[in-house]
Amino acid sequence: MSRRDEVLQAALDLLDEVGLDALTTRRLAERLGVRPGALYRHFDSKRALLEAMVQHLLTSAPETQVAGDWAQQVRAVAGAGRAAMLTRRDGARLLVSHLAPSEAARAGWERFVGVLRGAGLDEPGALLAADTVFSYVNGFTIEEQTRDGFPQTAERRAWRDQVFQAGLELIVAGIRTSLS
Amino acid sequence: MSRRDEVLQAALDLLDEVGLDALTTRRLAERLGVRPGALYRHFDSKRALLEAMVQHLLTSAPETQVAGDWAQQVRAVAGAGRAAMLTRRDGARLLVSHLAPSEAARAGWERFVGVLRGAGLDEPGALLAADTVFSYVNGFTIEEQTRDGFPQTAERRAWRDQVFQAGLELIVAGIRTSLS
DNA sequence: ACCTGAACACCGTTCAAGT
DNA sequence: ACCTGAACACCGTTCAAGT
Repeated sequence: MSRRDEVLQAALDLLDEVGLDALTTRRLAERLGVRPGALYRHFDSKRALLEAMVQHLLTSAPETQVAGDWAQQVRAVAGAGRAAMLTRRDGARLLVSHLAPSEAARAGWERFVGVLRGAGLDEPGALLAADTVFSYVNGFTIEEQTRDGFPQTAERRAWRDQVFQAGLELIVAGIRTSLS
Repeated sequence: MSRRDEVLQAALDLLDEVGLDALTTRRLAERLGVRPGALYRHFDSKRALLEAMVQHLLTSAPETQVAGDWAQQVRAVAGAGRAAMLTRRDGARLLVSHLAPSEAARAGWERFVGVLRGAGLDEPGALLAADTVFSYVNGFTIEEQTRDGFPQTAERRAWRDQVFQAGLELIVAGIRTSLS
């Protein structure tokens, strides 16, 4: 494990402990037993650190299932996105504000749009459906993490998962009607 | 106009100029020709200022139309929410992070849920539909304001309005299917 | 009522110098 | 390769004192 990865790991741990607003370079340095300036050998800026944290969040997520019909794949992609955000405190906010355009992100998006095209939607329709699901997942999870504490209780999490899935079914049903 | 309102107005102007992340009490003080400490006569904290800004955003929005069937009212409420956020730079982020629970907000929510109940949804169904629309509107607009500049061009805004409405129709269609 | 002056405990970042 | 020491230009907030 490179020193860079150790810094990254400490930053992720610190995020869970204090939240995004209190995640400062100076606190991170203190946790590493090092002066603040030393961090800049490993990351060009705090922004670069945050982008690496987002990358870690997305990369360490389990592979999305590619099985099932389009509706099942929509559920899988949406659920995986939500799960990734929920692995860390303020994960949703972190993601929307510091997601750097990347090849992996673009490829995942293309694949998702492709699934919807395969279901019978035309290109604009598939883009719209993907965009709507994306907005819903982000909006739902940001709201949730802003109001709830961290970590959520298991009961709270289970309940929110149910609400999330039910809301997603509304959108899936809407997409289905636009297929005919 | 009280001095408090003048400070609030200056803060709203500054938000449009520099964005939420660069909105500091010190910059605000400088714009008012005053020392930073002077602000604390009018607002207890920066957080209180931000909450007052949110309140202003919501209050100064035009009254939502209460005419039409439930689908038209959903469109009106969602459109008004989006419009309110778009009146200021980073309005969506400001709203989700600094919306203090208020009587007015609760009443608006109740009214919205009431409309959906009137359409024939049961209580859990109406709550779910309202929650889904809310998540979508917030998610869509946060994403938009994070990526686009400020102000948007008129063309960009018109295009995003179209996409927004089309995505909302997906959700409306989904709600409709759950009515039977 | 409103503001100044001055301070306090913080930020992110740079850079020469050390090991 | 990694870190220190020291600095720079910032933050939010408090409070006695002035008008």
